[in-house]
Amino acid sequence: MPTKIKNKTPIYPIRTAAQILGISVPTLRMYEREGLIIPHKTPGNQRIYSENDLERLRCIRRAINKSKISINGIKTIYSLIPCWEVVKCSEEDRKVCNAFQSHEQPCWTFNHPNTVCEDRDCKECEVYTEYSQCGSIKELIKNISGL
Amino acid sequence: MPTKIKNKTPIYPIRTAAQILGISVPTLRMYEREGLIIPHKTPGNQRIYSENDLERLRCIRRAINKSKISINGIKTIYSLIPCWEVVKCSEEDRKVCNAFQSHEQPCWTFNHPNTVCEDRDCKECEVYTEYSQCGSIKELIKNISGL
DNA sequence: GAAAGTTGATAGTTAGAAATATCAACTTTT
DNA sequence: AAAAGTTGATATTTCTAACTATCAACTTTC
Repeated sequence: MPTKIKNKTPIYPIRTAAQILGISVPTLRMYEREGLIIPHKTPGNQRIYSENDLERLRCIRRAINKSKISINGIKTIYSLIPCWEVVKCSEEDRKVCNAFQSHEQPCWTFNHPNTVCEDRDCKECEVYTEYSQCGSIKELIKNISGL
Repeated sequence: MPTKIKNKTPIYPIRTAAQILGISVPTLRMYEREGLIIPHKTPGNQRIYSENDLERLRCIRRAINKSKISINGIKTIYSLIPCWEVVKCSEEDRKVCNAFQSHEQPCWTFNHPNTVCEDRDCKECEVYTEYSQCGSIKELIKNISGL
């Protein structure tokens, strides 16, 4: 799928991304610090954003500016994503998983020692890429209840 | 259960409730306008709060002041409660239910014409009384996924 | 039936979250 | 190797959501 690959490819350095979105560079860094987004990094630790990242950021900006949801509110909402169903982790995994317990931080802001997630890169995980996009969270909750 | 009945009994007029919580009367009215709480009313339309109402309001205040979640954030979080599983509404009900679609407002802020909820009083509904208390929402999502 | 309290509405205040500016040290580009 | 851009950190500004004050009309209390 060429389109998908294209959208996932990191191409924009931080200033370019900021200009496209109409915000400042420190704001983009703040969103990352808060765990709302995980940009790619160069070997020298510089951030690079993909089209998908921009789409995600537009969604975040709409939540903040239009829907008037605070950053901590967004984090709490992300923490409600039923990641355990998406990654199909075991009963034992759930017992020891900090993300499973949290209702303050998104799962991808945690380490996941001794779980199915421990060696996975969260920014490639479906929970992050698919289910934390605008409006998709309630749909996911509907789907898991319909199993 | 005498304790439960006691906790549900509306006893505090608005000024008393405000004093207990350390906030102003207009603030309490605002929370109601936003759909965060549904106090009982006298025949003359004056608000009366129960112990349960105060507990609920303490939870809301903690979310706002300690967790720094905005009111619109709380509303969005409430809208994610899987009410359809709690009230066990039908496929047909879900199709026509505004609450089922919304991800902005809690279900109890909607009318529910042509659904199992249409004649129910939302402030007596389990979705409102049980599952919108602090920290219980993620637990509910966990439970419905474990069915 | 008078005093005390409440109603919804509007206007005004304020605390602090969100965003920005600026910095010396580092990375990338040409 | 010089110029342009980025890093994390700290200090500062902006803006508005959250809260409060005040009102005439209504309800409750004693």
